Amino acid sequence: MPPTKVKSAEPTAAPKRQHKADAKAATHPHVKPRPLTRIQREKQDVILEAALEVFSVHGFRGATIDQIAEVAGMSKPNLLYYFPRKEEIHRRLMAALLETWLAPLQEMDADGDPFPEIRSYIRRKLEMARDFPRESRLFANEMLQGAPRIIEMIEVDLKNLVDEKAKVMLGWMDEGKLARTDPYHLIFSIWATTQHYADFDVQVRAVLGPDRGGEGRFEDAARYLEQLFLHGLTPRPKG
Amino acid sequence: MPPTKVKSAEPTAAPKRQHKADAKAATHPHVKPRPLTRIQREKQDVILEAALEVFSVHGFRGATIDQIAEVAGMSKPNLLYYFPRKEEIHRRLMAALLETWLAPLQEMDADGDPFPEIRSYIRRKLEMARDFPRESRLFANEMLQGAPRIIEMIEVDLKNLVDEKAKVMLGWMDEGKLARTDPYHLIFSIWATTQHYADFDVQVRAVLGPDRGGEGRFEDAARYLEQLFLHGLTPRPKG
DNA sequence: CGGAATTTTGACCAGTTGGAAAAATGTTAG
DNA sequence: CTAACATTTTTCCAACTGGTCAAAATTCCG
Repeated sequence: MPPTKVKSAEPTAAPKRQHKADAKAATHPHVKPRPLTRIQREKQDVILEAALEVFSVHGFRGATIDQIAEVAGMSKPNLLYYFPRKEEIHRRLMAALLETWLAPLQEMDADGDPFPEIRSYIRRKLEMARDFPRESRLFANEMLQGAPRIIEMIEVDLKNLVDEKAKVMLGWMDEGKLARTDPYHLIFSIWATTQHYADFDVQVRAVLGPDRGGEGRFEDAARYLEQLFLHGLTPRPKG
Repeated sequence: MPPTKVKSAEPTAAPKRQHKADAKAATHPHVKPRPLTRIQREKQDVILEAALEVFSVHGFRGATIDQIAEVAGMSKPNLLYYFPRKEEIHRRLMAALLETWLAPLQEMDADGDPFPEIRSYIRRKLEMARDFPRESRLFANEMLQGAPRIIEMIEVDLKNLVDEKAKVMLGWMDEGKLARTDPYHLIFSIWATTQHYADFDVQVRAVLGPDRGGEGRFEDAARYLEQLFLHGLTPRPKG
């Protein structure tokens, strides 16, 4: 299993109730907060890791601080010393997640050829589903709830990125290198098919059964998806 | 908006604290429970509808009886008169959901030709995503949590159905009517791409923007998916 | 109508939840 | 070492949670 993954992004609000100078500083936007101590960084990471575990399964409302604290191996008040409230933990997770989430699509290169580009985009997304299923589920959970906590990021950052890449694809279509179709729905279908292996993992495993449900399923999925996106399901004379 | 959808399946445990004869009957498996009154049927439906609304957004743990009762327009104790506990409501929803869920795949006809069959399967699933997004999200929520409450149904009923249809597809492939590929992942990709429009609706709408995010998105999706599953993304000489 | 059965309400309860306060215990720079 | 700071624990709280119970209100049916 890969390391914690969701890294600490953001300037990070310092722990509450620091000494008076800092408390004052908090009200004074020009003073930069004292840098985090080693313990602060470590503990925050432990907490975020635990929170990822819990939020990704139960969603925001369904997760409890107690639960997260237990997974993190500390007491609830101790956890609340590092993150003054539940929302704060979730916010941090989502902010880090979004970055991770956009990265693979960002890498799609307008100067490359469509099929290698799309193929490796699919591979990267599939690898993320395999290596970071909890992140995928956290994201899915937020979506199911109507994305109340990240809707602006979706509407701005994500939309801009997709708009940009859609244009790239339209360019490829104009050059005759890619079938003329709807680039937005094309991107949706890549998201859907790849994230499915993280979000619906139980189902995938149950349906494939014990023999085919092992780690090999990701390779099978990769092969299948490559064929789907390349040629669809129309039989072709082999050669 | 379509009608309540998730219909009342299952023999339905009668309300608690009925008169003594019935209370006795409950312990005596041979006596059939008194049939439901009109009010019981109506109120149960109202409750299930409200529960669908709430569970589909917040998941099992995140949803509260109070919340459901409020949406249902009744007091919590009143609701608990019809469903003695939270799990009971959820169980009923899931049981009805599973039936609805399997239906479209069941309709896939081994004697038909693959492309019409697959095409109309995709259409039906897409229509379900459009008309019953809450059911889709309820299902997705359960999956994200590891399907604790329906895992056996997935492992038995769903698996059997998929196994059966996978064989049908293999038959088509043997006849050369369908590209030789993995039928299980093929089915997964249909589920993923269609349900995406219900489960990730916010994202889809946000990315498409106000102009393209209207109801027309389902038609666009249908067109795109048809092309994807038929020919993939390889450009073809038009004719 | 009138009595029996059903439905609804209001008061209540024990356990959980997110969080605050402060005391107790480290840790570290001078 | 010790004062200043950082961390942890203990105690506590009000709001919320799932659920009970008896009494009141309503509906049903002969």
